[in-house]
Order: sequence, then C-alpha cells, then structure tokens
Amino acid sequence: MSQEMAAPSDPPSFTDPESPRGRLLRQAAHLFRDKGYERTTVRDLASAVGIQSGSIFHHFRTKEEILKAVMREAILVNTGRMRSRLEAVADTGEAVRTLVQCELESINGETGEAMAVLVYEWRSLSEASQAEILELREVYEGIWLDTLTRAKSDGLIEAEPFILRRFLTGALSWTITWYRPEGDMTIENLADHVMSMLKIPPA
Amino acid sequence: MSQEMAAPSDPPSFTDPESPRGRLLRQAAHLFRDKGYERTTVRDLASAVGIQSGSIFHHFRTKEEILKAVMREAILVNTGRMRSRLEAVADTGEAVRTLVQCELESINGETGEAMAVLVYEWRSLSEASQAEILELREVYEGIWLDTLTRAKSDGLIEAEPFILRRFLTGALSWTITWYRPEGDMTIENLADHVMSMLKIPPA
DNA sequence: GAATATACCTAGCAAGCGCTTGGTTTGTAA
DNA sequence: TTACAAACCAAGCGCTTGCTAGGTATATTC
Repeated sequence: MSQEMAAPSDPPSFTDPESPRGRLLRQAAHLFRDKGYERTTVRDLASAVGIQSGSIFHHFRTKEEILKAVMREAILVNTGRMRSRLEAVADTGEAVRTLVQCELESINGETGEAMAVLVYEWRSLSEASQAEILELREVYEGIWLDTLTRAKSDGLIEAEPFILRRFLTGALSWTITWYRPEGDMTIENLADHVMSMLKIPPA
Repeated sequence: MSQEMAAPSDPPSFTDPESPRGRLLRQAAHLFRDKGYERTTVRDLASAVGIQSGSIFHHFRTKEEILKAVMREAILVNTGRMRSRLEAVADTGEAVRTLVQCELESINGETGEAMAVLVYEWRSLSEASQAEILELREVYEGIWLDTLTRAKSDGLIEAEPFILRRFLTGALSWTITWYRPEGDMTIENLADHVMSMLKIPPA
C-alpha cells in the first residue's frame, strides 16, 4: 500500500543539476526554448529524460510549475553572479560594463536557454506565477537601475536611466537570436561594442 | 448538393480590412498577441468575429495559415510604407531617422500586434512557412542594411552596419513591452533618443 | 430564373493533451 | 530484517483540440 506525498515545488535554493529534478529542469529549459512551452508536451519532456510521462508529476505538481521553476532558478543564479562580480568593482563606468557583460553571459551562456524561456514564455504563466517571478525580476532590475543612476549623476551617460535600461534590455536579449559564441566574436567584443555605443570610455 | 472549393490562401495583395477575411486577420493578430498562438483556439477566434468555429476553414485551410497571413501582411504593409517614406528623403542621416521612426510606428502603431506576433510566434510556423516569410523579411532588412552601409561610408556611424542593425532590432522591438503611445512621450521623442544614442546629429 | 459563388451553420470525429491512480523497484538506515 | 521514502511504471480518464462533412441562406451574374 502506497501513500501519496505531494510533489515538492519551490525549494529554498538552487536545484542540484545532477538530481532528477535538476536534469528535468535542464531538459525543460532546452525544450521550452526550442519548441515553445505549449508545443512541448509532458510526454516530450519525459522521454527526453528517459522516464514515463506520469513520473514527471512526482517532481512537479503541474506542467506550469516546471516553467516557473526554470525561470526562477535562472533569475536567482544570474542575480547572484551579478552581485558577486560587482563586489570587486569600484568605478562606476566599470560597473556598467560589468552589468552588460553579465547580462550577455546570462543570455548566451549556460543559463541562456532558461533566460530565453523567461522572455518568450512569460504569457504561459498564470497571473499568480507571473507576480511571483516579477518580484525576483525587480531585485535584478534594481541593481541595474542603481548603477545607471549613479552613472548618470557622474556624468557618464546622458540618457534617462529608465529609458536606457529598456533599450539595453531589448538590444542585449536580442543577441540570443544572432550571436554565436563559437564564432570569431567573443562576449567581451560584444560588450565593447555596447560600451562604445553608450559613449562610456574604457576604465 | 454542395461542392468543395479549396479555401483561398495567399492573395496577391493586402486583404481589405472590412472583408470577413480582413476582420478575421485583425482579430487573429489581437488574440495571438494577447494569449499566444498555441493558447488561442479556433473557437476563441471564431467567437471573437461572431461565427462558428468550423466557418473559419472557409477562409483559411489551416490555423497555421492564419498565422502566416498575419505575418505576411504585416511585413508587406511596413515594407511598403518604409519605401514610400524614403522616397522623400535625400540626406543619409535623415534616412536612418526615417527607418527608426518607421520601425517604431510599425511596432507601436496599427500593425503593432501583428509585428509582435511576427517576433514571438515565429516557432509556431512550419519550416516551409518560415522560409516563405523569411524571404519577405529579407527585402525589408535589405533596405535597412543599404541605408546603414551608406551611413557608415559617409562617416555618420562607427559601428558595423550588421551589428548595429541587430542591436537596433532588439532595442526597437522591445519598446512594445514598455512604450505606451497614450503617455507623454511621442514616437518622435523615442526616435530622438535613439538617434542621440547613435551620435547622428539632427539634419 | 437557373447557375454559381460566397459566407456561414450544425454536428461530431479522431487525436492528443495534462494529469491521476494504484502499484513496483531501489536505496538507505535503524 | 524491517521500515520507509524517493523514484519511477503502466494504464487510462476526461477533456480539448484542429479540422471535416454535409448542408443552408443570400447575393450576383448570365
């Protein structure tokens, strides 16, 4: 006789990538990015990790919860990395560059698929989940806005921090559609291009 | 006794917005943008235009063909408008500004919903349809690239036209997520911000 | 006034979907 | 050895989906 234990949902921290849950999240990010959330079935996801479709629901209560978890962990990882990189930086111009570089890495590095899912599959979240994820995003955006505001009062940039951040969000996130890390151009080169567009001189 | 006539697919030109097909396309753009293509059912679309779900297939052979038509007409309309506006412009800097302004209007004006669908629902097209739409996009992108290349050889911009165009694509298309035409900022203001970021002086 | 085309309706099929249920296997630790 | 939880399987339910079939109403054209 077996008893039902509710599938766990929001762990306090990151998921171990080698755990069954971690492998599931990685494959989910890949499939959701590749085919879109709605066009990815739980059967697709299950066979990608080599289990039966029903077994998914031992790890997550619903399909949507998988999507939410993918987004959640992506933001948490990238907010954390941004924070720790900023600690080593005093100069404001250098701080802006650090943020640009971090965001390019988020988008084009290991968490890239999850970040793309975050942008493209937003509407597939319920309103409750959207609010939950939005809260995490606001922490991330707060760091950006603080830094840009400092750059403005230091006279490094002319534009409104709000508007500049929005142009940057678009320009940087769009790199996922065309930038190929295996090509000639490095992420550092990319960041250089951005910085020269912003008229901020190298530190 | 009724005989089957295949539903029409690609008309030579634009669809009359007042025709049943036109109304369907407008509602489709709206719903696809609002809820996403996959989450919009033919029943949703039918009831939005006030007909039965089966009647949709009198006008389009498949649901995907509706998506394709939405994208097709959006590109055609905007390529046409861009072309005609450029005719009145000689100065290269002014030409760049015209393109920026046109694209902002495409994204935030009447065709905005269709343009958003073009960006967000790309993966819902079959490969064959993707190729078809890509051909139309390449005409549009050709105009951009010609103009930016001219601006570069005139010394107006420093960046590679290819890369600059990509940054611009991202930054401009992202405006749909935050810019509100009914607010204080006009599209001209927005274009001004972009031009100042590109260091191109007013004509 | 017969023929034809357009625009729609009613009813429903076949397939695919997320998810549930009840159970088995495997690993860990007392 | 027994106890127990985590990880998974096999089967399938109930519902929604895109789409089809066969028919009707109305307007236009010859």
